[in-house]
Amino acid sequence: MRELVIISSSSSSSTFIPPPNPKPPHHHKPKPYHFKPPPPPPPLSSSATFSSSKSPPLHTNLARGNANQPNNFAVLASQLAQEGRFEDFLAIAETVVDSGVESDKFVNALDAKSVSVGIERELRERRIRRSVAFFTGVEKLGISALRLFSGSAMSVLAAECRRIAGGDDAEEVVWLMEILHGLQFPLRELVDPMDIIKICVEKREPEMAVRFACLLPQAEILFCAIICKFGKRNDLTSALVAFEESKKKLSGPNMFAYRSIIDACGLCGDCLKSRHIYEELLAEKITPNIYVFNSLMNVNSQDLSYTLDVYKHMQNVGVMADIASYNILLKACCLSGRVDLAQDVYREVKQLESTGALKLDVFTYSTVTKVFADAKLWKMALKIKEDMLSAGVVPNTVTWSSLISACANSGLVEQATKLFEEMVLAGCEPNSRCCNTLLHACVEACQYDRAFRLFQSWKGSGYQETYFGDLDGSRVSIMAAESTCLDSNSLVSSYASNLQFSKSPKRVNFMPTTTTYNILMKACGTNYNRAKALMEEMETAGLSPNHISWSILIDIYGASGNAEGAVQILRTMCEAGIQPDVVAYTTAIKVCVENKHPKMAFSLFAEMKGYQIKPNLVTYNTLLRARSKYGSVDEVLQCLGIYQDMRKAGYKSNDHYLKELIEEWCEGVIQDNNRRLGQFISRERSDLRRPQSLLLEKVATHLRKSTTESIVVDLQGLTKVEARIVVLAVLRMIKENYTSGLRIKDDMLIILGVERVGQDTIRHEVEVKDAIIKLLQNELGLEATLARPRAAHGNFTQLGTSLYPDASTEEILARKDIREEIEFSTRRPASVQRLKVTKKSLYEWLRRRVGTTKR
DNA sequence: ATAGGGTTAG
Repeated sequence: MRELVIISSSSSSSTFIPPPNPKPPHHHKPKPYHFKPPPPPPPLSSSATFSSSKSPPLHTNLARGNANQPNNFAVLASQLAQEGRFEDFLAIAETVVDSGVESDKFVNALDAKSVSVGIERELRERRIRRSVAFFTGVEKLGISALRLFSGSAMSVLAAECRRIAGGDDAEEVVWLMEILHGLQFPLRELVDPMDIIKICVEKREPEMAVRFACLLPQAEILFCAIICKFGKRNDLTSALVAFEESKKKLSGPNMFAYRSIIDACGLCGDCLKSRHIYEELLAEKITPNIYVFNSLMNVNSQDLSYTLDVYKHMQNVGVMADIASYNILLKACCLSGRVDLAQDVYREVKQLESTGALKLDVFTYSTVTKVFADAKLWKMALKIKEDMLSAGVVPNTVTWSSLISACANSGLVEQATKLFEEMVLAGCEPNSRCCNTLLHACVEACQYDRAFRLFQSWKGSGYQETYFGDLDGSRVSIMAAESTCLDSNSLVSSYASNLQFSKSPKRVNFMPTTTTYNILMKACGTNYNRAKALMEEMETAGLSPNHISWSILIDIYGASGNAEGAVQILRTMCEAGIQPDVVAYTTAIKVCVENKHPKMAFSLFAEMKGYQIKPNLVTYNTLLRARSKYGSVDEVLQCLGIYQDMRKAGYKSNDHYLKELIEEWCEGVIQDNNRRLGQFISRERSDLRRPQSLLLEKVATHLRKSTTESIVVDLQGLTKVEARIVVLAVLRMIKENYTSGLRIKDDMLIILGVERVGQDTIRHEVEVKDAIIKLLQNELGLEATLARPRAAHGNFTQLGTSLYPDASTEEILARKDIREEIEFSTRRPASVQRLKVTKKSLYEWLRRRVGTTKR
């Protein structure tokens, strides 16, 4: 026994080596303990330790006749463990077990209490690795480690697990959990599984999270929780990894997991990914369940047609839509502003309700109310309220908010106030959002003072809530009197004071949020100092201004005519650590445009593109308004550039501002004449809905070409007004070039169209021809001659020479635009209508114009 | 572990 002590003390420190640190630097992968628990330290299980020692091996002691006393060995081993000498404990245990003589007796005689004391000390002194090595060593000998744990040791282990779980090393935690699981420790008693998962999510370790989940019986549910948590953390990449990992662990498709990952796609704003996952299911011939369908529709509700397609497919495969499906369809209608469709869905769902197939719920009514609120159909919204009440569905705060919002959007403060009162009387407590909606109603109706008074009264009541009981009577009556003065006919303003009178004070849920302050900032009108003060107040209230706050402030500066100040706020915003977004830039651009700083507007636009901030339709339209007065050709070209950029970005514009700009710019060539283009436009209504991109492209092409080349203006396919614009644009170009010293090379040719006998288009083409001749001759005094129509048969050079009598065949064929023109014409046996304006005539016109402007 | 509400830019 003494010898043993000596042996162990000499070998303990050198042979009992904890497993290597499983904590590699985070960037270093693969990690040594990624998949396997560390191997138990080899010296422990090796008898070499003992054979190399000075004392006789333990088994000789056993052989000497002590073997018939396994209890003694058990007592001894237990004592050693209690002292923390695990190596010696294991040495004895190993020898006994190896000898095979009555090892069961030995094991049974081990004293869990004593062993636990030793383990507890190890754990308390944070020697978790040493303890783990002990557990594994014990287990290797066929002794259940769990058996050696007393209740108190278990609770110390649990505390230690919780401590590690409270740390920040996901890998270490999962490693430990896997070992304990392998040793059949009850993990759920040691830790809260969600705590471990939270760490893995925090550390963005999806594989770790899944590995851990696999240790627990409810793994499938935990997989979903993991996917959802990553989704909520806006980490779709990790959510997808967790999803794929969990698929590997499962035998069949898990609809919960599919729904979770689809929801995660929605949370992370990647609805295309959700579609891929859905397609993956379809490809594997798996029919999704109603939850998967609903989630998919919900995530894609921004895209009404896709949502409807999914809905149809769902019906085709025989999955019954539930009320949630219809609510999502309504949401999709709401987002796309399709009131008509929403009404259809509403009717259908009511029909289904009458047959008992389903029941409309508070979501249905709230969503339909929102549809009407957004469309400013407040009466319809109120009608939904009646429907709801008669169906016995109780409106909740959200429903009331939508109703108030319906009135707010229509600028009906009184109506909104009434609804608010009704809500309070119905026992529905307004929350901050609901209060914000009412404040918004005041702002929409420009009742700014009212908004501020409401805010003050609510804020007051909110702060009083903790010490209602201490208020003395006089104070209460003063406050009540103040409230009634504010709005004598309104319950709203006295809402707070009513609460103060009641014996048990109700909780006032109004806590101003950033949105509250944003709305109030809007209520500052053009008073930017007040808005700025509100923003400071917001910060002292512990709230932080967001993008919207800054955008509103920029807008207020602009509204007060202070464009420089507005741009300065944009800079301050950056300094405050908020990167301006599209809206902030667009607001600043708007301010510049409205305050006649087009150059600044364009430079802000360039700046935002430099920061990779994608302009949206509003940005483009705002910017295109910048040049409302015709300027230089460069400015028009700049606008055309914006326009083309816009189309490249996939926006279909109505081209309104640009067309206006070009018209104005073009009309500049005849500004002395008392003609008004407006008259022309109003006369031509039929083509108003036609996309004008053809016109704009043509103008752009001509403006980029030099007028020193031969000028051929193709008016085919254009309306009367468009043809006029193109011709004027070319003339304006010629004029600007002439002013800067460039000469005209050739006569100008205008292709009117290809005459096709017996077609309806003729009348229109004649109209264009007449309008252009009138423009050239009457308005501009140019000499325009109608070239005799020529047959355009398959002979290239024939048409070419007809367009360019002086040019050689090679010259004609070298020009792509002419080649295309010829090819186009050759397809039809028709004659080309052309107008010619001679070089001479153009020069006369130019001198006349220049002379006029000089006067 | 699903579905609904308020604020910003034309």
